Amino acid sequence: MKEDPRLIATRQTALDAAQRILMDEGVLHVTHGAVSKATGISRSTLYRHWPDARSLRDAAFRRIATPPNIPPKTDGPLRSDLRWLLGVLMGALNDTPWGQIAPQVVAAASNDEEARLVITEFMKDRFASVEAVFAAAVGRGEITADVPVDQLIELAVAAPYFRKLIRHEALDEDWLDRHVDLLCSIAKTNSGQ
Amino acid sequence: MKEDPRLIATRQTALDAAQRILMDEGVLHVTHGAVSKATGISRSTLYRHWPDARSLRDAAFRRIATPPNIPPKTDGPLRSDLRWLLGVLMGALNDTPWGQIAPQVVAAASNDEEARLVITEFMKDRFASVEAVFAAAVGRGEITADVPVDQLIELAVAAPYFRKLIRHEALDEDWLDRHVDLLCSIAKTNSGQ
DNA sequence: CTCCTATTGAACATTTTGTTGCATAGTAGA
DNA sequence: TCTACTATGCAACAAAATGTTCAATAGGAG
Repeated sequence: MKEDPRLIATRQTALDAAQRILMDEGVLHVTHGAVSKATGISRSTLYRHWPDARSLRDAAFRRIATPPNIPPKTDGPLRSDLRWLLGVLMGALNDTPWGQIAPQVVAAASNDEEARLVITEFMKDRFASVEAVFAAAVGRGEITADVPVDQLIELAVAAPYFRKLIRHEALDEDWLDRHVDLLCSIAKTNSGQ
Repeated sequence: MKEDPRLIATRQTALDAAQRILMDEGVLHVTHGAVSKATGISRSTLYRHWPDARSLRDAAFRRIATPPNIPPKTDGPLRSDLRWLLGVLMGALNDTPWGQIAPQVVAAASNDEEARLVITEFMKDRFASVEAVFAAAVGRGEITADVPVDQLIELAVAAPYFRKLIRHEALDEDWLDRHVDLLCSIAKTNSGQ
């Protein structure tokens, strides 16, 4: 049995609005009242869908934080694969709502189990894609297995997030080039010792 | 002319409470009402000190985000200096309120100029202390000047913050040892090429 | 066409958020 | 100690936000 299309429509328009509010005004302003005013959906309906403010915010988090499917590129060379993958990741931070909403999720995660789940699942996915790139490089023999891959993955992802979310510095092609260069040089010089 | 001690006392107890609320319940719950209930200070007094909710939160941010004075250690060797400095930094993230409050400041910075100032100033201070360590190593001739120091500094600080604030992974001595080892190996192998 | 269900709008109580005026009490200076 | 000053407390208040309930309506499924 299919779900009532009205339910789906309400959820979608409501969460769309919630997401926009989240970006423009911050998590503080994501309330049933604000979403109602933004969408025309009556408050009573919103309360039926999300009983309290937290579940509404969590739903908005979940909606935006589903990792996009990144087309994998692991055919080498390492520098090229890494450049491609981190370029996509950087683009998501720069040009999608995720870049603006991630900080709110990070903050909410301090005292909201659901938000914490959202962010850790998201990061697990990101890490997996970076790991695939390194694993392929090891498989090709481009780097050896004794490279500290886990640390490299963490640095690879940490840098752009730190730069964007915490320092509010630009994430541009130039920076990314240098970042990838450094990562590769670490991988190469630690390889085969 | 000295300031009225009542002003000082009120500010202090109020911000103490605000900070505790910030840690325990999140920025959402830092309100005049909550602080009043927690301290016994009347709401009208709190409103006199901080006209709106934002200035109250900003004041709490400022209070906790003043960088502690880290006793400098730049007498080498690089690994030892770095281990010491990042150990202090890691300790602050693990064992002081800053570790719990930083995420809230990060989130607020998305749409609050004051919060952004707080966090960027804080980071500028952190970066400066790491830079001093590398500069000293260059001065001693332990590494050469063509090491990409700026990138190393960013990685050095980004990793613990990312790990703690975003991934909610443990920051322990063991992890720090490996982190410092990797940083040093980058510095050494990139040195003098 | 009919049954089922989601939405709406209004009314309502409750809580939170700001504001104001005045009495009280603590502070500084003569 | 006396006086002028000012921060606080308190109560009363208006305004807005937050939840809750219910009957009427409109949309979807068979």
